[in-house]
Amino acid sequence: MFLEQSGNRIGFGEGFKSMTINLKQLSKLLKLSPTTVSRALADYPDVSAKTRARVKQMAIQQGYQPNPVARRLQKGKTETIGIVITPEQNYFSDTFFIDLLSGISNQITRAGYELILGVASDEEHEMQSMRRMVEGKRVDGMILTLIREQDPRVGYLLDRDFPFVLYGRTRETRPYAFVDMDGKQAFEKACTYLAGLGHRRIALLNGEPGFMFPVGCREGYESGLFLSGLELDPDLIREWKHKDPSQSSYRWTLELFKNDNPPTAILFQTEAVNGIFKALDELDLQPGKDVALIGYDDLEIARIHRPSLSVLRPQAREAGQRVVNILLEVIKGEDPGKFQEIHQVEMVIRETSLPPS
Amino acid sequence: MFLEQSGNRIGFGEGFKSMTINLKQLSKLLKLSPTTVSRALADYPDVSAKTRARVKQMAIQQGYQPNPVARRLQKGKTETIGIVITPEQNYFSDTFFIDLLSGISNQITRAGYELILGVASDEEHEMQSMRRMVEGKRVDGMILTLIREQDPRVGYLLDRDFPFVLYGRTRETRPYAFVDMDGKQAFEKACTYLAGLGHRRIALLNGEPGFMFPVGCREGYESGLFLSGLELDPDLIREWKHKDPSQSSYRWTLELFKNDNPPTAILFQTEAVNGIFKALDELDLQPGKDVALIGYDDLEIARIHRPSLSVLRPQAREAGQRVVNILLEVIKGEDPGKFQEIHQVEMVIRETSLPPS
DNA sequence: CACTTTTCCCAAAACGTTTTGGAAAAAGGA
DNA sequence: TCCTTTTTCCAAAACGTTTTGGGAAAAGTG
Repeated sequence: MFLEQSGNRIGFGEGFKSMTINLKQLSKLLKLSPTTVSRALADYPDVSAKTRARVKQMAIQQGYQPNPVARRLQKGKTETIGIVITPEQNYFSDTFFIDLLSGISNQITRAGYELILGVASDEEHEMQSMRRMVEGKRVDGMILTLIREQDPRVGYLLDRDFPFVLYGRTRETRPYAFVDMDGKQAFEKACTYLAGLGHRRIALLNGEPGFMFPVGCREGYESGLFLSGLELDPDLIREWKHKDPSQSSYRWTLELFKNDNPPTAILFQTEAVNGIFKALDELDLQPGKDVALIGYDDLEIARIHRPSLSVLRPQAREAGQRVVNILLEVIKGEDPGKFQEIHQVEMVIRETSLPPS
Repeated sequence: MFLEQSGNRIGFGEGFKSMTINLKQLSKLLKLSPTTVSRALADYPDVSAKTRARVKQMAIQQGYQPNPVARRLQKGKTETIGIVITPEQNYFSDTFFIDLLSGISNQITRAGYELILGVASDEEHEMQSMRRMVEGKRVDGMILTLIREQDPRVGYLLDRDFPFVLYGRTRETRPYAFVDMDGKQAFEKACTYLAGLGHRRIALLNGEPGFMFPVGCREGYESGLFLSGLELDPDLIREWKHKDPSQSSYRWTLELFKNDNPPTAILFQTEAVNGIFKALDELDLQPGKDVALIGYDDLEIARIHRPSLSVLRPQAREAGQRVVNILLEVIKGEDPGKFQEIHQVEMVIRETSLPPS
C-alpha cells in the first residue's frame, strides 16, 4: 500500500523505466526548494527535524537516488577508484587475487564509491591504462598491485601528488602508503620450522626477479637459515617465471635434484606447485615424505592435494579492505606516509612438512 | 620546445597537478567561444578547417581532455558498463575468465567507456550489486556471466528495458542479446571423437545443475552418443559442485569406477581436472592410457600436465569483445533480439584422447 | 546591386546536483 | 516593546561539458 502510492508508475511492465525521479521533481512534490531537500537528505542542521523526516520519507517512497554523475560534477570528485591488472604476469592464483579484489570491492561499495577496472597485457599498457584514469580525471585514487622493485607507476603518481596505495612495496625514498604482507617473516618462519624438524638442505624456489615480493621471501629465507645455523648455498636457490609458473618451476626442480647434495625441503610460492609436483613425480620422490614442502598462498590445490600442502596463508581479503580504507584517507588529504602496514602471515601445517627421512 | 611552451606548468615537481586545463581556459587561449572549441574537437561541419586544426593543435599542446563527468552529465550517459562477478561460485578457472575479462576491457576502453566491477559473495549480493548499478544510474548497460537456467537478473533487466548482454543463455521467452559458446556442439564433437576411437563407455562429469552451461554440455553428450549409436547410461553421468570442484569431482570419479562396467573415457569441464587426476591416481589408472579424457577449457594445467590434456577450447577473449560491441549497439537503441551469437568451440587433441586399451 | 544561401561562429540554456550567501520568521533578552 | 539571536528555508551560482537556436559575415545568384 505504501509503495503503490508511488505516483510515478503508470503502466506495469513499462512504467519501470520512468521510475527515476530527480531532485527538482521531488522538491516540487514536497513543496520545498531543491536546496532544502538536498540539505535535509544530507542531514544538515539547518533544516528542522520535522521537514527532514518528511523529506526522507518521501525520498524513500519515491525511490529517489541522487544522480551520481551530477553529484560528482558539483563535488569535483569522481567517487571512483581505479585498479589495473595484468593477467599475463600472472599472480592470478585463483583465490589469492580474488580474495584481495573481494576485500577491495567490499569496502569501496560500502563507501559509496565505484571500482573501475583496467586490464593490461603488459607493463606498457599497464602504465597507459593508469594514465588514462589519472589524466582523464576518471578516478580519485589508484590501487597498485604486483609491484616491481623499480616501479615507474609509483614515481609517476608521486610526481603529480595523486592519491594511491600499494599492495606491496617498492624501492622509493619518498613516503607513500602501502599495505604489504610480511613475506620476510613468513619465509623466515617456514625456514626455521623446517630446520627445527632437522632439515639441513632447504631450497628456495622463488618468484621472478624484478618484482618486489620475492625480495622479501629471499630475505626471510636467508635470515631463517642464519637463525638456524645453516649455511646459505646459492645452488639451492632458483627462480621461476610469471609467464609460465608450472613449466619453469618444473625445470628448476629437476635442476635442484641434480645436485650432489640435493635438498630435503623446498620453500616456494604455491603458484609453482604444479611444476614441483610433476618434477618430484618424475624423480620418484614423494612430496612430504621424501621432500618437505611449504608454499606461500593457500590455493585450492594446496587443500585438495594428497598429501595436503603446508602453506603460508596471507589474509588477502583483510588486506584488500585495509588498502581501500587507507586510500580513502589519503584522498581526504591525510599524509600517505602515515599509512605503511605490514601484515603478518600465518603458517598452516598440513602433511608436507615432516622431518627428513 | 613544443611541449615546454605549455603555459601552465609553473614549478617542476609540483606543477603537474595544475596541468589540467578545461574547456573555458582553452577557449580563452584560442580567443574562441567554448562552443566553437567543443564543436571543433567533435568534428562538427560548422567549424572551418583552419580553426578546427588550430583548436586541435592547441588541445594537444595543452593536454586538454574533456572532463568525463561533465560530459556524462550533459549527454545523459554514464559511458560506463557494469559487470558483477561471484568468486564463490567459481568458474574462475584462471585463463578462462581472465581472457573473457580481457576481451571485455579491451573493447570498452577502445570505445572510451569505463568498466565498473562488482564482486558479490552470493546470488543475493549479486542481484543487489547489479541493482545498485542500474537503479543508481551508474551504468548504461550490464554484462552478465555465469548464467542460471532461471536467472532473475534477466527478468529484472528486461522488465525495465535496461540494456544488457549475456555471456551465456537462459530460459526466457522474450528476446534478449547474448553471446554463447556452443557447448552442445563441443561436447557432441568430443563424444563422437571418442566413440570413433572405439570407446563405448563414455562418462560425463558435468557442471552443477541450475546453471545453463551444463545443460548444453549434456545435450551435446547425449547427441554425441546417439550419433555414435551408443546407449545413454545414467550411471555414467555425475555432477560436481562449484563450491569445491576438485573435491566433488574426486568423489564422483571414484564413484564412476565402482561401476561393474566402468567408463573408458570421461568428458568434463577442465576446472574439475585436479579431482579426476587424483582419483585416477588412487585407482592406479593412467590418464590417457587407461582412461581417455577431454576437458572443456584450455587451462594452464591442461598444457603442463603429462600426459597433456586434450581439450575443447572456447575463444573467451573474442567472445568478450563481441559482448561489448553488441552491448554498445543495444545501448544505442538497437533491438537486442538481433544479437544472438553462438560461437564454435575448437577441439585440441593432445595426449589424453587415445583409443581404449 | 539586392536578394538568397552558405559558411562560420557564438550566447544562452541545459544536464542534476551541492554550496554560497542571504532573508524571513520565530524565539529569546532587555 | 524593541532589538538581537537563532531557526528554518531558499534563490542563485557553480561544477564543465554539449546542444539549441540563432546571427553576422561571406559567397553565390539574378
